[in-house]
Amino acid sequence: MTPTALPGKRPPLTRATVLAAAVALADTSGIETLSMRNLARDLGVVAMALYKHIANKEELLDGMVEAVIAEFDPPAQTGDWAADLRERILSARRTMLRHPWAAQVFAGRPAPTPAVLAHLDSVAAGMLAGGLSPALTHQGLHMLGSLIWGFHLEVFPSGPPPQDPAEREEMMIGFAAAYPAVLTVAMAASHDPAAIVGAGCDDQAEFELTIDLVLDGLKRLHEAGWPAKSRKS
Amino acid sequence: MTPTALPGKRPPLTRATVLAAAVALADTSGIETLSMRNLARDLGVVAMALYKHIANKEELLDGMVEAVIAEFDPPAQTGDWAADLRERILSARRTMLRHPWAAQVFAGRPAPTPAVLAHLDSVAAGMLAGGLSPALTHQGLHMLGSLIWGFHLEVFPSGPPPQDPAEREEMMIGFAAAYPAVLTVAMAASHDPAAIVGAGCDDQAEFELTIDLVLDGLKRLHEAGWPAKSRKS
DNA sequence: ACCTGAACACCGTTCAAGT
DNA sequence: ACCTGAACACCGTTCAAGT
Repeated sequence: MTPTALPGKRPPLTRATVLAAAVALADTSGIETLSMRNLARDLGVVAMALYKHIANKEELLDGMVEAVIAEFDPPAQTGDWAADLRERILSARRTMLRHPWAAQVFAGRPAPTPAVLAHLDSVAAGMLAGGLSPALTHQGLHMLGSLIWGFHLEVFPSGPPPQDPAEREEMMIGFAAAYPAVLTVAMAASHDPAAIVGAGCDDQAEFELTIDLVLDGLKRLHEAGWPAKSRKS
Repeated sequence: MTPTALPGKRPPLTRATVLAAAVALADTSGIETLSMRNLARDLGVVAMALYKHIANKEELLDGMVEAVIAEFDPPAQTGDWAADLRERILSARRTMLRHPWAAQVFAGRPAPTPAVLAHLDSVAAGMLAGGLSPALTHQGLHMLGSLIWGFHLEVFPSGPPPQDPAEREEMMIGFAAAYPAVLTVAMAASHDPAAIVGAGCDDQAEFELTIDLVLDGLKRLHEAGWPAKSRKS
């Protein structure tokens, strides 16, 4: 009759167990089966119990995104930025393949979660440390983002930025402390540090550079007789 | 009292008007607002009336995908495959930007619609006509697919292919008639014509070639001092 | 032929109540 | 502190009925 060890008594829910069960449910039964009620049933609990651990379903989805990113391998640091980046991309891809719902969920989130920004910051920092200019790092992030994630990431939350300039300033300062490389790279793109929050960048020019890079690469492979001869131009 | 011209009488619904209203609703209020009931209200009708024109919501979403693709500009044919392809990609992008929900919906569809396959077939045909090998065209479609659609397309419907070999054969023949360039390209990838339906291709090798192309391009730009000097290597 | 009303089995979420 | 029951405002969809 010890109250903490009754047989059949579940351990109390935590945010982590809820997220893990959500990921497992989406992996097993598909993202369309993930409802608060189904998730609760898997946890042996009633749907309303979940709301003590996650605010709502949106936050659940954001938490699942964070859980996926946490599975990425820690980055190697060999001193070769391109080789290191290549490994990170392949690791991210392996993780995404384990969670087929992830690309769709990522695409549906209105704003990047802290883990997304932290990952982006770490990738950007690696490229900057390798000597790439902030502008080229920015361009590279856009190119790789479309190719890897399969969607176009908005770094800054969508929706209008705070009206109050003081509040905007504070937001910037917090952002700069947490994601310095992302900020460096964002500033390189807009050339106007004060207007960064919510400013965005020249997507059209970036997109055109990306397709020109891919089309040039295809032309080069074609002229080299790929796949008959060699893979490298 | 002429029964066909009573004032205030709606014209009868058609599949096309339903789809147009669905696209307009998603454009204006966001895809999360698109419910059968809201859509019906916009059309001055009750939800159940829609089911005479579209089988269910899944088919509605597929129809919206088709409507978006129908907005792509007709392809130019200048004789330069790369320039023509560039224009098609830019046109597709302009269309996708007009419908911010489209990438997310495309990513959520389990199988490509006929219009998606027809577009893909036309793009593949242009590359083949430009002299690219089927294998390189295949690789190029994978690279560009992420850029255009914003996600990784599965050409063949997911789910198990038909068990009956005769039925599989028939499916192949229909596919070959409708999408010959796609079939050419798919065969180049798998090297096993009989195993094509549901076979897939070597995604890993394709993915690695894509990231190597992008990383090589970034290195080249870096060594050329981009953006200080020139854009082209 | 085309649309409707009532009904069913689901959703996410709130609130007051239980232990 | 943590969970539950009942309830609310929604979903997609079926079926028999209306005009």
